[in-house]
Amino acid sequence: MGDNNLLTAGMSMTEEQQAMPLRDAVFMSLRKAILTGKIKPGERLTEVKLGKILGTSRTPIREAIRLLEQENLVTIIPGSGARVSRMTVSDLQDVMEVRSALEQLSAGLACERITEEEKAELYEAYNAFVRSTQSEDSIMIADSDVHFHNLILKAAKNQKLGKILDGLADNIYRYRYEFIREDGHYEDLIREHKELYEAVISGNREVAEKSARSHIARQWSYIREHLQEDAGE
Amino acid sequence: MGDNNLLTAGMSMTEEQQAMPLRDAVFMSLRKAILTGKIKPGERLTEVKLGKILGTSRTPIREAIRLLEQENLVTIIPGSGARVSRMTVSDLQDVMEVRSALEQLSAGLACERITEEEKAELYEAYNAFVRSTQSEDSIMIADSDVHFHNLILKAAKNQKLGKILDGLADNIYRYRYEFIREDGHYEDLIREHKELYEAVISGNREVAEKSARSHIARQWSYIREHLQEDAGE
DNA sequence: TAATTTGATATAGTATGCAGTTATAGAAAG
DNA sequence: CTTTCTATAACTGCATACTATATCAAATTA
Repeated sequence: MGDNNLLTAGMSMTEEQQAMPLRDAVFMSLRKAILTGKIKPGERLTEVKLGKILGTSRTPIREAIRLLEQENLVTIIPGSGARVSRMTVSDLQDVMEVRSALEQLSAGLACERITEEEKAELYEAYNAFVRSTQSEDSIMIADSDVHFHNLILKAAKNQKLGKILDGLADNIYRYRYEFIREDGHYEDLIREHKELYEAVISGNREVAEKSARSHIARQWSYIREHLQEDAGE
Repeated sequence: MGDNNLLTAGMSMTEEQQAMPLRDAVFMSLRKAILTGKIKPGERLTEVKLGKILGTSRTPIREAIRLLEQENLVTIIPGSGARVSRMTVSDLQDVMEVRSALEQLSAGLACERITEEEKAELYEAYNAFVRSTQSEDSIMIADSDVHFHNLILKAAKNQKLGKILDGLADNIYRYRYEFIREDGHYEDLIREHKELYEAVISGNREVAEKSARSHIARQWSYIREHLQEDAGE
C-alpha cells in the first residue's frame, strides 16, 4: 500500500490507541499534526484523504475535525470543507488578553489552595526552571516554564479553568519557544518566577497575580516581535 | 405520523433551519431542550430515539451531541451513551470563578474600547434595566441585565472572550433568574449597574472591574443560597 | 474579449448497515 | 426474597452507500 509512506512521514496514530475510541485517536493525531506544523495553516482537511492516511473511515475523521474546530485549530466552512485555522495578530491578541486574566486567576487561586505537597513539587519545578536557564536551551527552558505553570494551575483546583487554559495554550503552541530571549539574559524571567513562586508559597495573592500578568505580557511582546519579522505568511 | 406529538410537545427544530446544516439545527434544538429543562440532568440521550423525535438520522444527532459535550452540557461515556450533565456545586463554583475573572476583563477592556455609538446603546440598556426593576418582574430584570452585560462584552471587542463567556453562561442558565432578590429591593443591583455604566463611559477601568466582580459575587451568593434549599435534586 | 451559464467532478452532508459491547430482564440457585 | 447467571434486546462505534452542494473549467453568448 502507498499509504504507509505518508503515514510514517507525516502523522500517525499515537502508540497507545488500545481501548480508546478511534475518534479520539484521530483527534489527537490531527491535533499534533497541526500543532507541530505538519499540516500547515490554510491547508485543507479532506475527510477521505485523511481517512486513507490514517486508515479509518470518514466517520471518526469527521468527529475529530468537529472537536478541532471547538479548539479553534480548524475552521469549518459549511458545505465546503475544513481548513487549518490561520490566526491573525488580532486573534492572538484576543487569546493573550484572556490568557492573562486566567493565568492571574490561576496564580491567585493557587495562593489560597496549594497544599504542602504541591509546594514541594513547585519548589522542585522552580529549581528545574532555574537550572534550565543555565543550559541556554530554549526548548528546555520553555518546557520547564510550562511545567511550572501547570503545577500552579493544578494547585488552583479549578477544573474549568484548567480546561479553558489548555485550549488557549493550543492557540499559541507554535510560538511557545519564541518568548525565550536568545541572548541568554534570563534575569527577568527568573525574577518573575521567583516572585511568583514565593508569592504562591506565602499566599500573597496580589503579588502572585502581578507576576502572572507581567509574565504573560512578556510572552506576548516577544511573540508579537517575532510576528513582525514574519510579516505575512 | 406519530412523531409530531413528541415534536410539538417537547423539542423542535428552530424556525429558521433553512440553509443550515442539519447538525447545527439539531445542536441548537438539543441545547435549548437541555437549558430549558425539557431534557433533565442525568437523562440519557439515545441517538435513534432523538433521531425519531427530530426526524433525522443518527449522524447529525451524533455530531450535535459531541458539540454539546464540548460545552459541558452532556457527558459522554465511551461505549455507553451520552447523558445530560449533572452539575455539582463544586463545578458551579469553578464556573463562577472563571466568569468573575472574565467579566472583569470584559468590563476593563470595554472601558478602553467603547465607541460613542456603543455608549449610547449602553445608556439605553442601563435605563431599560432600571425601568425593569420597577416592574418587579424577575424574568424581565434578568433579561435586561444580560443584555446590559452583553453590550459591554461587545464593546470589549474580544471575540475569544465572547465565545468563552457564552459557553460559561450556558452552564448557569438554569439559575439565571435566581440572583434577583424576591423582596423587591434592588438598590444594590442598580447601584452596581450605575457604577459599572459610569465607569465604562468614563473609562475608569479599576472601578469597572470592581463593579463587575461584585456583580458576579452577588449572583453566585444568590445561586448558592438557592442550592441550599434544593439540597439534593 | 469579457461575462455568464452550464456541466462535470470532487467533496461534504446525510442515511443506513453491521459488528461488537453494554444494559436489562428473567430464570435459576441460594 | 435475594442474588447471580444468562439470554436477549438495545445501543454505540465504525464503515459504507447515497444525495446534495460547491467548485472549477469549458463553452456559449454578448
